[in-house]
Amino acid sequence: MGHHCCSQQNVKRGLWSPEEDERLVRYMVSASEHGHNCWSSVPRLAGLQRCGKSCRLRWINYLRPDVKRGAFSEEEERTIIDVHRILGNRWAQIAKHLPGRTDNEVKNFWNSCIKKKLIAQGLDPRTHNLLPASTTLLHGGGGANHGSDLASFQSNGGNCAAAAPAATTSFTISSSPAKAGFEVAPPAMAPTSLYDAIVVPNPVTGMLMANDHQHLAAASAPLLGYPYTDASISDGVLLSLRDQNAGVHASSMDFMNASSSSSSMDQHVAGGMINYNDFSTSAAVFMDETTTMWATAIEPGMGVAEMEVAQQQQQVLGQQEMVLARPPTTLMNDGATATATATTGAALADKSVDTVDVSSAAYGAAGPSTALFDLELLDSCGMFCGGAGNAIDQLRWDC
DNA sequence: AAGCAACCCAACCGCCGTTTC
DNA sequence: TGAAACGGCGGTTGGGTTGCT
Repeated sequence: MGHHCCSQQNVKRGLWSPEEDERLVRYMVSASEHGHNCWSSVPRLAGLQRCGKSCRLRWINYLRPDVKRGAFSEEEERTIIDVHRILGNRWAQIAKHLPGRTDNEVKNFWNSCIKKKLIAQGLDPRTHNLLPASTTLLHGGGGANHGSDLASFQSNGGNCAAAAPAATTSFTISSSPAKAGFEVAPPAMAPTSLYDAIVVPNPVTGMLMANDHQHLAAASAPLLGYPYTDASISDGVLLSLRDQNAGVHASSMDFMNASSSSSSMDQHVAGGMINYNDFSTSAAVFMDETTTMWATAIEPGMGVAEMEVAQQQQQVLGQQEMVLARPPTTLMNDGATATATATTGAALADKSVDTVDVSSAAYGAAGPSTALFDLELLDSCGMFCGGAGNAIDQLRWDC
């Protein structure tokens, strides 16, 4: 069914003249005082030879006083990429996370700029996965760099910075625009995995947690995204690491809200694999989903004593090994640095260790505002967060 | 300076879901 | 209850601009 107004013969099309803009603005300003009820009546009331739909579009995309013009900032670009990874081409939803930007503007920016950057970096702009050619390139041969350039590019807001080859097995996620960088270096003995990271909004609160949870999300989201069926009823943010080589989840961790008092053993089904996570107050737990073995337990702000507790927990759970590459520093508070270490099943197999270092120290006050996720976004995540569905429904019910 | 191609982005088109009658 | 009207959205188009030869 078409629009009634669009079938009119005497409507003008094409670019708007300054006079038309003025008429529409004048009408909309007066209508905002008295209230305007339907767009189809706007052309007649405003004295325009346009269809109502065209007026609406012109107002929303251009004439609205709160429309933000000008080039997109790196922060905005990062947000677009992050949210697009989760939502896909839902431009209106993405635009809601960019105050003053319209869906049309975001869409155009994506098509004209971001898309090309991703393709240039060997990423499929639709899925954010590595393109086949890039996968071959990155994984071909034992000395593949595991996409470090690619990840650096992503986490650096599109400014590709060469990732320095390192002899260690650590990779770093930095959410600081100034410090942005992401390094992946293969283990010395054998290549293990290229990890994908997914940050899932808290299923209970419907948004990424304030402060460093958001920073963490912003920092880790550029690592890319896959539909991931895992969710925790906790106050934290779930970060999943996915082994791209094996095509399975390698490990997952949940950064807990430090003030949370919840403690539970949750069972999750992730991509057909059962994933048990111990979401205790004091520990964020890595779970090797390939071997269904505990890998390590790190917690925001965990001290030596807490680490010992975590180790005991692991022992209780019959786990094999816990490797701490360095003492974790404080986490989840403003200006904090998060450090976590994971020993994956693959790493265990070849006696190598992967270290995850999440830093948000220099993120600054500008970060959080754009990283808030609303219920609709959460709902979108719920499409692949099986466990989150009930929580979303409950939230809606509560609202 | 002219011609051409690539790019950008405002606007249009068509579809879908919701509301109204 | 069903059709019409409407708002909203994502995909696409085409005119203007810019850069290159």
